[in-house]
Amino acid sequence: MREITLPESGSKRKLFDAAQQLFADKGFEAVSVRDITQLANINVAAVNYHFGSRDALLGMVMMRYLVPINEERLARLETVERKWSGKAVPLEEIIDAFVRPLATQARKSDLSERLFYKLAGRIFAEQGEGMPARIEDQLQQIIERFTRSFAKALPTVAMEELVWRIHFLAGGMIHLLTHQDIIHRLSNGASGTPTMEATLSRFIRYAAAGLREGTEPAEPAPKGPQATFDF
Amino acid sequence: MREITLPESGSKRKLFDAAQQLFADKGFEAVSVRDITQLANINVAAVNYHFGSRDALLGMVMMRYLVPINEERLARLETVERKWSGKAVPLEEIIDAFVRPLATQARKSDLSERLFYKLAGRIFAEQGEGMPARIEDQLQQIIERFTRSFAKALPTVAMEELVWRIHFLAGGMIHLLTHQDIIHRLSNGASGTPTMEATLSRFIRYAAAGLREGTEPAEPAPKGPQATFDF
DNA sequence: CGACGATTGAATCGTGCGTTTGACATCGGC
DNA sequence: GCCGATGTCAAACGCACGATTCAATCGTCG
Repeated sequence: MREITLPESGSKRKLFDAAQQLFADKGFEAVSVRDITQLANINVAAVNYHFGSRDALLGMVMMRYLVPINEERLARLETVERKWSGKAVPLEEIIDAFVRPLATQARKSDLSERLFYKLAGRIFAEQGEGMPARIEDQLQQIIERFTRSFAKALPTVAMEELVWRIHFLAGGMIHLLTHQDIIHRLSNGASGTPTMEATLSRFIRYAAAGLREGTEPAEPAPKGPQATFDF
Repeated sequence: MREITLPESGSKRKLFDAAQQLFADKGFEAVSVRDITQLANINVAAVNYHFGSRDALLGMVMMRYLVPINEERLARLETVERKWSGKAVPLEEIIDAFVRPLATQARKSDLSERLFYKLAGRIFAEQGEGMPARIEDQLQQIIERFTRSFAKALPTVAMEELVWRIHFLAGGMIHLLTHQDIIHRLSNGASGTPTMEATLSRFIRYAAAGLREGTEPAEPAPKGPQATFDF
């Protein structure tokens, strides 16, 4: 797991700060080296001097945020699993370990919360579309680890079903990160302006219910139209 | 609602076909006019001659798929609401009206199913990031209409809560569309290779449970960690 | 001070982009 | 048989991009 170290000041740091800000705001493709150097008030050549290439800088920005988020996810997951030592971990706590690090890392970062979430969302959203290998490795590792934990918590859900449900969960989280601001406009403000903490709690509850669907003996069988389920 | 008409053959049609294929496969930003004309084996100038600009062609491709999907969504929603005439519509049927048109329109389109879903996913995913106004209008209209219907079906869920849950639902659907192929690699094949119909049914069930969370009197109260819910 | 590696700066490279131009072909209607 | 409308084509335009060059400057240590 590559360490990302940065000087506390100097033009390299200024470039990195400008880059992460712009990447978060406009998207990875939409930001040019000249945009970055202009915002940082530094000569164009500096990006290639300090980082080697635009792509290397981009990869560095991604790892800078992806790594701590994923480390905290794994740490939290191990904490709750240890807490329930062998017994089935409540779904909500697994999902919490998956999404809560977004909020805690956002507070730690030097980006504004809004930009941090956008940046994180973009990183997760663009998985598999020509991303560097080490970015994809990060995600693969996390998915595997959490899938194992979910499988233990939901022993009656078929693996194939579970994989898809985790996929739906991830999609909801990514959409939440990337489109947090848009939902306001689209809902005419009916979404309110909750903190991310509150929204994550909503999300955990929603996703837990979806993952758990069909495993509660008390629950009446829902009837979808042409929906045929295989368990 | 703008009509999108195309000749059945000729270079204009060839360009459009090449464009939609490439946009679906590589993404809207990653495809150049030269890529399109090269695939269609037609001179570069033809794009601007027939469509006015690259952006106009892009908008045409988007509307071409967005409009029929949304029309079918609204038609299906009205059908189920009429069927239940005033009574509460089962959640699953509303969600079905929202997602099922993707599969039916995919079958009608001249794109391969895989590319159709990718294209649709990209259109929905990039909402609000500098999209043309008439694309955003399309989505706003759909969201409003379905939110009203969901609100009737879930009278005990607070509006603010509901808006977020619909947001989570949309995110899951978009992720499903855009990353359908990636999930295979990430899950080491544990996802199987179900048809989109089957996956949509899974999704409906997952999303319905999430939307309904907290409204089933039989359901035991879930306990999340620092999760504080406001109802 | 002087030397030397690290850093900066202006200018420039080659490339690919969306778009435009103007010459040329095709063809139905008077 | 000519005309204008409709397409097609090679070529070029102006621009922005990532990257590179090379001289100038800085900071530090002998």
